[in-house]
Amino acid sequence: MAVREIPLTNKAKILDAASALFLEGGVSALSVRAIAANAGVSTIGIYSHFKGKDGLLEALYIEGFALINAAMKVDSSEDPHVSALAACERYLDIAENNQAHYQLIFGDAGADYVPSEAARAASVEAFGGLLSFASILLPEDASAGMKQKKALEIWAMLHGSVSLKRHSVGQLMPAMDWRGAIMESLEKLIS
Amino acid sequence: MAVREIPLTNKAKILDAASALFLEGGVSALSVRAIAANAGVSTIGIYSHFKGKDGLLEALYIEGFALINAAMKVDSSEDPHVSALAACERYLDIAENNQAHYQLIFGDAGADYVPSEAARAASVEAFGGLLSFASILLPEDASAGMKQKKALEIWAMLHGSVSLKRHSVGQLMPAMDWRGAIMESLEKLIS
DNA sequence: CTTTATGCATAACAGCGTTATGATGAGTCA
DNA sequence: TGACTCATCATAACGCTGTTATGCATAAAG
Repeated sequence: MAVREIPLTNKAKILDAASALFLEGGVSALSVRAIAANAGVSTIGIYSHFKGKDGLLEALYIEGFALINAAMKVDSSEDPHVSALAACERYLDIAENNQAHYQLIFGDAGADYVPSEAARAASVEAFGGLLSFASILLPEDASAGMKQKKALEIWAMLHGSVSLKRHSVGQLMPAMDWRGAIMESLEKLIS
Repeated sequence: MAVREIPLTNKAKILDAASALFLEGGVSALSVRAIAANAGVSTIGIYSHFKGKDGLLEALYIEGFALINAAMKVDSSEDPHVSALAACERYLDIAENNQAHYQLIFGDAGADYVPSEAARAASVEAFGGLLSFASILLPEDASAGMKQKKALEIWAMLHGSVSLKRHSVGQLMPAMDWRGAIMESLEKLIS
């Protein structure tokens, strides 16, 4: 018995095509013509359904932050130290395995995208995750300022290492166990 | 007595125009047409003298790394702790006051420039500076691997904080003394 | 049935970096 | 001195980019 497939709307086709191109080639693979060609439609749909290319980048940006947010979730019933280090490993895994998203968020690789208010809400949410992450590392009566400082500290180290490796420093130390070195530094900050 | 001025070569005009535009508007202000118009020549000179726009970006990239390198210079006759923290302050100052250069180096703001071998030599030199910086913080018999780790650690924190502030996190904590928080974290790594 | 709104393909626009074309001037050599 | 070569130059054109304009078709509302 043949099941009738619901035909994809053009909007869905465009979003699927954009995601596929993005995952394969990053932001620079996302020209409106390439997306439209891959979706089998004309470019005008990108403007009617997404208000232009930025609308697509918006969805991907929010997706990227959702990944980061998920990585930073910690379980407060676990040992704080172990839980925090595991979260850091997850963050580094995500940066490595989702490079297109990561680079979109941090303005890399030709991404001139400027996030809207709605997209900025994604960073607010991720930071909330980082704050609760920081909470488990501090005494219960720690101030909000202390939590923010700890969150910033960890995030700076995480992001700094990801970015340096990608840009100019990674190839300067080919023999270095990059992940090991960064995890050591994080351990200092976490204990 | 009128002193005869030596007329600028077109090459010099182009380089001056590019630098002025760059300092004012960053990489995205550097279109070949804008540069040529500002220099009062046609665009072809950019190709004959600099092999294209990338040649100009090359010069600016190297310049940016020279700034970083200069910041990381430490005087081994001074107190290592004080000297190191001062170098970190200088790095943060440079990142703040030379944003166009900083963003070019770290692939931001639409900079699709991929550094050539010659330009990469600039990062090698800067890293040499970071290694000697790391040396003063470690025992004299520290291995090269240890020095590299320390250098990476400090640089990750420095660069991470600069990049996070610029991208998505800076506005999440408007009340935070960003510089103070990062210097505290660096002090932990330095002691 | 008429009007309005939405979505669509296509063409055109203005910008981008780069290449092609033909002209000019300087330097070298016979 | 004349011919040849090379580098530089202005201009035009190329192929790409994101976006807007145009006209048509369809669906929904009154």
